[in-house]
Amino acid sequence: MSGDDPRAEQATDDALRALAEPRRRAILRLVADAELPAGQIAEAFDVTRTAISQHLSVLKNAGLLHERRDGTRRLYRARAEGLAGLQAFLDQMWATSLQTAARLVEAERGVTDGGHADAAG
Amino acid sequence: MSGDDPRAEQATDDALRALAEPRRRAILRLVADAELPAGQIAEAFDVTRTAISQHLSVLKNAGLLHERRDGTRRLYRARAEGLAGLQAFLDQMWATSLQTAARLVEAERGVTDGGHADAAG
DNA sequence: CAACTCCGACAGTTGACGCTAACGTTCGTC
DNA sequence: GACGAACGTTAGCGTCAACTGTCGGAGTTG
Repeated sequence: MSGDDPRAEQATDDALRALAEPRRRAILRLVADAELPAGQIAEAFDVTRTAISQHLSVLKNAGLLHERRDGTRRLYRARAEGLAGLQAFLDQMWATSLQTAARLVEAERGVTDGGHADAAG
Repeated sequence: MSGDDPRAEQATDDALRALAEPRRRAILRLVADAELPAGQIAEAFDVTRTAISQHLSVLKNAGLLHERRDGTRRLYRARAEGLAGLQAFLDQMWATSLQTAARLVEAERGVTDGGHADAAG
């Protein structure tokens, strides 16, 4: 896959930065179980509704939140699609890191045993 | 359920906050492919070695980096284990969000069609 | 021991982020 | 049309993190 896409990198950055805040993660967990209006979400925390509104904006801008209008209220729920890019990023990093670790361990063991390590640039 | 462990939450928070910075993600990608000394890592960016050193400290403190001494140099490589908690967190969120979305869609369709919703709540 | 290299630690500055308070907008009701 | 409710938006403030420059420690070399 084209892992050099700046679009995907930007999306991953947004999602990661949004998830880096504990409050936002809590909000996301809250709306992952059920659809809730902004007021009810705000009542679950000890901060003002404004702060929650901003957090909701960040999450929505990061593609992690889905908004639905219902009269004066706006219902929010988590958007699983927003986590796909992040999971792909983590998966790729995980695989590469494991491969590198195994390769380095083998190379070091080769050096320690006999010292015929190749491609030790 | 072991999902309420504050230890895991703290580890996830540290890893997430560390990965939220694009520079640190680039560093992690760099050392995911091969083991590199701090100087070589610093030369790959347009910032001072001090900044890179601090980034390395953050990554190491978050459990995402592995340090190995080699004379005056210190080789760094990515640590795949540090990403395990994060992947678990994302996986759980993903599953919950998908289930909730499907449930809500079914409920709404039931209301729209005829209104014989069987109280899936 | 002295000189050089590589690297981390400390203090200071600047930009970004989160929180609060006041206001504007949209929708529902009388 | 007027009033109230729910929510987002803007401006201001405080705080945290990233970046820079300088210094000190650890290790190799002569």
